[in-house]
Amino acid sequence: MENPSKEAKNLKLEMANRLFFRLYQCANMLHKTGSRAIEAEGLTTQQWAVLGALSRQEVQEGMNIGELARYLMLSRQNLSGVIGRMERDGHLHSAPDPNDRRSRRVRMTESGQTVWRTFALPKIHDYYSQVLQDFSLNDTVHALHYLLKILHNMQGIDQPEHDDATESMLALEMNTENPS
Amino acid sequence: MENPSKEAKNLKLEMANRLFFRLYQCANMLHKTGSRAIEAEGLTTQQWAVLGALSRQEVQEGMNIGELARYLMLSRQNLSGVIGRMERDGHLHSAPDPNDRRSRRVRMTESGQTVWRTFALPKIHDYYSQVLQDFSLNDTVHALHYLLKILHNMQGIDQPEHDDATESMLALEMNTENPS
DNA sequence: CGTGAAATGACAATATATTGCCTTTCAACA
DNA sequence: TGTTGAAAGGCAATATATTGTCATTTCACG
Repeated sequence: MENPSKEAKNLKLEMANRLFFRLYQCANMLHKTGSRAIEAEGLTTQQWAVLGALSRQEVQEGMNIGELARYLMLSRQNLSGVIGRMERDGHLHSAPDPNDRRSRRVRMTESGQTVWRTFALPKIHDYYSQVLQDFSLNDTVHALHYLLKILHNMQGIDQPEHDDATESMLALEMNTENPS
Repeated sequence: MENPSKEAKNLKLEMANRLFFRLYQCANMLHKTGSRAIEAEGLTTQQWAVLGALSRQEVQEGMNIGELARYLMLSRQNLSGVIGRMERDGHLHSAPDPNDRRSRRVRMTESGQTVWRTFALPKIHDYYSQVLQDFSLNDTVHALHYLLKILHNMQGIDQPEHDDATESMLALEMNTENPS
């Protein structure tokens, strides 16, 4: 206690503890309130993330499960179940990849695109507005920057080898959006 | 597009979209890397959160499931399962509340306290250091502030009536730690 | 003093999430 | 060319997480 550097270390630890506790609560609330925002469409936060990933212009030919798992930072085994339920509900369609017989390319159906664009997106934008109601554009950029830093360091723990495409994408975005 | 206010709104929406995507990824990585950090003790991120809640000085007489669920922002039904598994593993003990026969007070066992203090906490502190390796104290305080704001607004969506103890606790901490 | 609303936790059904193990396929090399 | 290691994804087991429903208990109020 009489050592100032030890006291500083304890303060840092105390703030780290608060930060992680709030991040944990945020994770719980994101899934709870996010799923509620689109429950009328029969979607969940996870399915929202999958539709958001597949609706991008860059992946019009679809994605396979491994790509999607890396993009969303989930396990392939998990995504497999989510995609199965979304195929069952008619939002997705998957077909064998002609170039690689191990792989299946997953893409949105017409119905899935309609649900996403017409019904889900407006509600998601309302949800954004509510949660970020008192955020200035600057606040949003700063908050995003901190999340990117946390994510970058968590990825370092997850996969000690860091020469991967996602990693460099993250580093790029971190530089682009550095608020300082 | 030619309307400048519409363009500003699109920019805000684009940044909100990135923020929520990264928050979603952070939630996934928190559970993945956090659980891995303490898997040697047979714990998960959720059990870590429960032990952290019960190890506080303020709740030495224990907590009931409803209190714990509100504190961690999870459903009672969910906590019920987690606590059952932790009782099975000998970390927790629950006994009927003599003051309220509906309720059970949950507290840590001796073994649970040993596992928490001796084995889990050092690894959790290492985990904090790794994830926040390039965060200054100021960075940590700012990031915490943004999470608290997001959490506050998500709580407003979750429970439109806001005269609750958790709510005011959150508001207090938000004022205390306002970085501006 | 009774009555009804609210709190508390149990049970069930469903959707995420993880690791571990397995088969199939591909790619690269001796 | 054949083997071998890595990548893709399925199956199983387990742990979270939600809502919905139910029985019991408490408490506030007439």
